[in-house]
Amino acid sequence: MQREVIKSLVQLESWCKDFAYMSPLSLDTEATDLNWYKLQPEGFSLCDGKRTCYISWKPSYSKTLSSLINSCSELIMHNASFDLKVLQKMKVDYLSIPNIFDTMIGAWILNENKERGLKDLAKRILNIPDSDILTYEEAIKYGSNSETFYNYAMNDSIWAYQLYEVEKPLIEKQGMDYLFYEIEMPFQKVIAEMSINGFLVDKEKAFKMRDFVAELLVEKKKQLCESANIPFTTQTLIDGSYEVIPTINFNSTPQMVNVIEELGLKITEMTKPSKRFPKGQKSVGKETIRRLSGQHKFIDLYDEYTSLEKLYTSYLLTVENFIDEDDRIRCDLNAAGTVTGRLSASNPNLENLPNPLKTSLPVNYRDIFIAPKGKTLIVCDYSGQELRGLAEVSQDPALIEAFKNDKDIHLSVTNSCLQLGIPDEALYTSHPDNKKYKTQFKQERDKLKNGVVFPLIYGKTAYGMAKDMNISEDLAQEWIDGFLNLYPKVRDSIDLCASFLKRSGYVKNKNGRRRRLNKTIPKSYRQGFNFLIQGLAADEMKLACSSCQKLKFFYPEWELKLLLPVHDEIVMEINDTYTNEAIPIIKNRMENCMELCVPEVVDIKFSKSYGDIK
DNA sequence: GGCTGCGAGACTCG
DNA sequence: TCACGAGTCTCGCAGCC
Repeated sequence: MQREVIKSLVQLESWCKDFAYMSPLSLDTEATDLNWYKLQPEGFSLCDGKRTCYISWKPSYSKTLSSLINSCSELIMHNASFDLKVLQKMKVDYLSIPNIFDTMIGAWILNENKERGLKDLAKRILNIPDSDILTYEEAIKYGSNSETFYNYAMNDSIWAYQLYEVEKPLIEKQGMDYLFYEIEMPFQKVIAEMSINGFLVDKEKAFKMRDFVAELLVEKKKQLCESANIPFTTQTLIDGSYEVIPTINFNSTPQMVNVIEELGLKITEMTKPSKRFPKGQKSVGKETIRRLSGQHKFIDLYDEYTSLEKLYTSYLLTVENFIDEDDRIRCDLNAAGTVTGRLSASNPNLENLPNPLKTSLPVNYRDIFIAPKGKTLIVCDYSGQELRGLAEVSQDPALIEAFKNDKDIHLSVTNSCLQLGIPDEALYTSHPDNKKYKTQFKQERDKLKNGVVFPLIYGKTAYGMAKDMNISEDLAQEWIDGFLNLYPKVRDSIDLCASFLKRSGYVKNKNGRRRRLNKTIPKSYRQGFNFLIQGLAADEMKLACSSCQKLKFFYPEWELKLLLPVHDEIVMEINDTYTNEAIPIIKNRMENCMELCVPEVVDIKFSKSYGDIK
């Protein structure tokens, strides 16, 4: 491979001139930081299969780089969502790059269970010896203008090119062209956009909330000590507030087991067996607390304490570290971090912000996420996405009919399992009596929805259901049968999935996404079936995001920004003036981005603050 | 004795 | 054996200097 280090525009132009028009080109960027707001481009390397070069970045190169990128047939990158945001800083219009090929995503969909870092793949797939593989940290030690660093950077683009040559035919052979080129590649631009945009935060509100909860926690600790006669000392802090220091640690499970048992309460719940505790150990988690609830004041206080402590330490205390100077939080969106095709988020994880509908916290943490002046937040949520996925996977006629005619499935299941005697026609939302029954049996409906329908999708057994719902195993089995008798094809599809897995060692969804599983482990069969639904939902979400991102071209006046995907929900920001115009258009795009045997329904809500959306 | 790494257990979300 | 997929925090033990 011919290597060159380019130090002038003339040199770069000459390299580009020798590039064969409409050939594949690999690119790897070097930058100072992972966070878009802080990163500064340092340089990039290119490889066309025969030659490679490294270019220290200068702003005057952006035009030449843009036209080179637009003249290649495919732009190969490893972790494209990162390179795209560096390109954006280099003033290259990353949204209009036509054909991208991400070798990290390629490796991921070809085997979701194996490592997919460039260095891992160089070793495993390209058989590059360990001694030739440097990390960024090792290479940068020699300085960004050293031969070692240049070679490090050029190696990366060479390896990406070589991985492309390996992966491209495999993707085709395994029937993953649609998944890769139509779902995954467009979505990498969405990830890039979201990590550029970030989510605006009301800093003052965040700090006020933090201090308020800190005070509540001090009080809670004091009450906990008093209710169980635990000695404590108090300490006055510089700002006049005070801290309660108990003689025991409320965050320690073994210590809490002691405290609870000394109160005369019995703990029967055990944790799962582990290396250190082959028989498991006594647990003070949700189950224990739920069972002991009401038996001692301490238990109820402790329940409130654990959730408040989580809110404080995981969210309120750390949020400050993640806010950039423009008051936006840019979390890491991991394009290949799951085995099912979903996205994952970290630093911070904005996908698991406490939901006011699910928790009974004294504050709504989501209130701190807001729209800037003149903009509105739009939150678009797939309604019943997983259940619709079940209809698609099972092709059950009754389930399909129910969705097509707006029949309340959860009420139907409740009606069947509990034999409520609601006439069939009243199960349709269009029927005048539907609302009446829904209100009358709300509790039962919720119970069956969360206790039977969703758990079944995850492969729950009668044993587990009985334990969780505090019912007999026979009754649990009766409810499971009640569901499966209503939708008999669901059972068939679970069996079909199992026999496919047994035969092939993997399962695959209709878009060609696969999950490879160990067919000798019983758990694999639950994971396999759940993957069909979760993986399909992930694909739909990706298609929806990409489709919405295209609206930016058609309606630039909307100033549409994609902020965050949360599994079945997309959060966007839009110019106030166009909110009402945009909603039906976005809804239509999301509902029709993937062909299914049942209609999708997307609920769209909007507000100035994320916390208002419930 | 202090530091670091890691498994376990708790919580958060869809 | 018994509910899928994620991330983060804290505790407490093991191993190292």
